[in-house]
Amino acid sequence: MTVTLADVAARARVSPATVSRVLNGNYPVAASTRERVLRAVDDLDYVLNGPASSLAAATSDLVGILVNDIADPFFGIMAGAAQTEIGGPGDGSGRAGGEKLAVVCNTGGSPERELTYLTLLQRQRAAAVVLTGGAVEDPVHQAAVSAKLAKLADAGTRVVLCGRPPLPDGEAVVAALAFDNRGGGRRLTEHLLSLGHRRIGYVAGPLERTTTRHRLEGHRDAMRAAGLLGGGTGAAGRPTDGYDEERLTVHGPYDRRSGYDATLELLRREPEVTAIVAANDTVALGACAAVRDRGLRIPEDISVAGFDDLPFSVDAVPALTTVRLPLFEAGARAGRLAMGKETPPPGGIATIAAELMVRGSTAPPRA
Amino acid sequence: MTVTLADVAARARVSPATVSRVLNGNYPVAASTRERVLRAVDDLDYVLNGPASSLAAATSDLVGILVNDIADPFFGIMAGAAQTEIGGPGDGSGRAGGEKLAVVCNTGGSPERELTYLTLLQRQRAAAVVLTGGAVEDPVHQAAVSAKLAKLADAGTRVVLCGRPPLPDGEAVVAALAFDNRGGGRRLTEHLLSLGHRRIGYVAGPLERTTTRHRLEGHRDAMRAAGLLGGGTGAAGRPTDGYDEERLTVHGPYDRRSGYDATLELLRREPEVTAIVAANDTVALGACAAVRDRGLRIPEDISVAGFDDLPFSVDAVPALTTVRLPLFEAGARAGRLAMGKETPPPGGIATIAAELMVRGSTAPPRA
DNA sequence: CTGTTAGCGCCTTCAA
DNA sequence: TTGAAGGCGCTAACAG
Repeated sequence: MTVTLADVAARARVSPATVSRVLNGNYPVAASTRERVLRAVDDLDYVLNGPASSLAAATSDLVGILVNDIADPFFGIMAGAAQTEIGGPGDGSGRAGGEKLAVVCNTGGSPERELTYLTLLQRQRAAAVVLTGGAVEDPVHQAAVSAKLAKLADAGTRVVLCGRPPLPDGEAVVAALAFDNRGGGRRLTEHLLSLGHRRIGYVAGPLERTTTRHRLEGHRDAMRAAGLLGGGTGAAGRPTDGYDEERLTVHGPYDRRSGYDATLELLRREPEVTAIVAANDTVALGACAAVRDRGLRIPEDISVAGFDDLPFSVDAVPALTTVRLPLFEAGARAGRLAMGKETPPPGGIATIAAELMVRGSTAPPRA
Repeated sequence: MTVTLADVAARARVSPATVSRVLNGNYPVAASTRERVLRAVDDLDYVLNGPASSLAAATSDLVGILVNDIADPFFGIMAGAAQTEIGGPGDGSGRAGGEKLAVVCNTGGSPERELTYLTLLQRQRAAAVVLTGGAVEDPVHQAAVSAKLAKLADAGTRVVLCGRPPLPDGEAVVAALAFDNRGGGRRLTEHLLSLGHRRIGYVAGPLERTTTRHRLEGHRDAMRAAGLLGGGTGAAGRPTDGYDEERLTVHGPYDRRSGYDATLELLRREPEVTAIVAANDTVALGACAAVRDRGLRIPEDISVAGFDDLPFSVDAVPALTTVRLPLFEAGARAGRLAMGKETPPPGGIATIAAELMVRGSTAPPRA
């Protein structure tokens, strides 16, 4: 019923080995023979048996791209860019030669699902894995992920991190491309401070996420440098949490709803707030809605800022002040690194700059 | 080096077949034996060899979800929902039992890549394939896709269409869930007409896409019913294109840039336009920006409407009048159908209703 | 309930 | 440049 390599070989009057060789293009084959084989392939409408081939070769053409939320363009842009580099242009024949199957896996931000996907990819003997976006900081989970990645690397899978901080023991990883979330967060808040804001509310992402923590730390660095935070140092050498620090920060998921609710909460806690910094642009959109629903104007009454500079941010009204992350470029680079098409940065680690984008949603506070 | 089933069997003092049975859970195994095997698996940190297993079983646990644009939440929402239904909740152990590997493939709207992905999935002996979003109407490509899907179905792959019209010969497909784009488009324009609009510009999607065509047809149906279009019939029985019809329609990709540019063009062609209907919400956002940049107010000077009701649409200023598509529900249902967890609709075809959402971006035209 | 026995379809030395 | 042969690791009948 189903056509096999042997059928093609028979029709082309060559041995199965020869057919395999022309299909994989790894060995020299006479042009005339190759021609004949290719014709037989087309005639028979032959499609390689992936599992059989992967079993024999001990490697597959599957490349996994893990994302935290596939409905969020933040991840979609990176994943799409990576896929473009990995999948190659395709030859338009639909014949699918030696191409990789670049594939995105949605963890939904769940550590369990992340591990499950890694195991599934390991099981498939994936050629490469790209992990995008912030990591969960639970030590148990981090250890599990590290161990899993080590095993993957051990089995020949190339592992690349994109928009995620390097592993403690980075040996397992081809490269880690980390966004400068901290620097971006700091510059954003510095911008607000320079406009004259002093009471700034912060709508943070979920707890225990590297992205959340780094952006928040950048914000607090700036606040502290301006003398607006209790700058004391606690027992473990970590800054003590000042009163305002806690009171002016609300955590929640990276979605608009969270931005809306958290902003209402901030406004309740501290009506004198003159600016709201959101964990990302989507959250900022929700924050804007909340501000407006409270009868306040942006930026006259309250400034609002986001992070990421997603495509829609420039269309917000007023256009959103935010921090641009080169998502597409980073994703593409991660894809190339995963394919070995690009040499890894020194030490396997690169920090990707974040650029402040000042637009209409921020302005000096009212006098 | 790498642990195999035989190693586990040896350690558990059973035959390889028994190990296979407990891992797949398809055959009865004594509880004590199972226990022993599972312990051996954990001790050895064994991971099933997917390719070998797929080869022997002639089927894999891979499920492909094809999307036109992974950076567009329209697809992300559907794909995420489908993945949730397919991947199952996971057991939290990261051990990855009999779970499916739900995976999304980004065609970028390219017919070639769509075919390539289908071939790759066929090569992997995918358990199921879900095709989301509008199809390209080129007959050659459609025939190629149909043929490919027939072959997939033939090999036991379950094929489901989600947000895509049924195939001409629907035999290959488990189920087709089609959005009522035409009805939604019609009702949206009827809403505008009822407000008193007469000169309505239309920013359409790319040519040759079913989604584009159906939405546009709905719009024109409404216009024609209102006597606003040359309702003549041409040689081939197709409606002749009236002057306004052509002049008030501009095609472009489904992105904000296209909405921006097309709206400027429409405003140039016909300054008397009082409403703009966009192909989708993203395009509508660009349209809003263009309208404002021209110094016009929404909705006082010009009404703007979108399609899809993506999450950000309610946060636009003013909130976007649009047509809601139950993307999450549709994606989840497609996922269930792909897994055989839900019985297909009668005839394998279901039309999913589109709901008009009237919000602040539309109002009566100026007197 | 469990072991034995054949392959699944392909890649890859090794020879020719 | 090509053919022959063995085995990749697992599953699926059959027996028992």
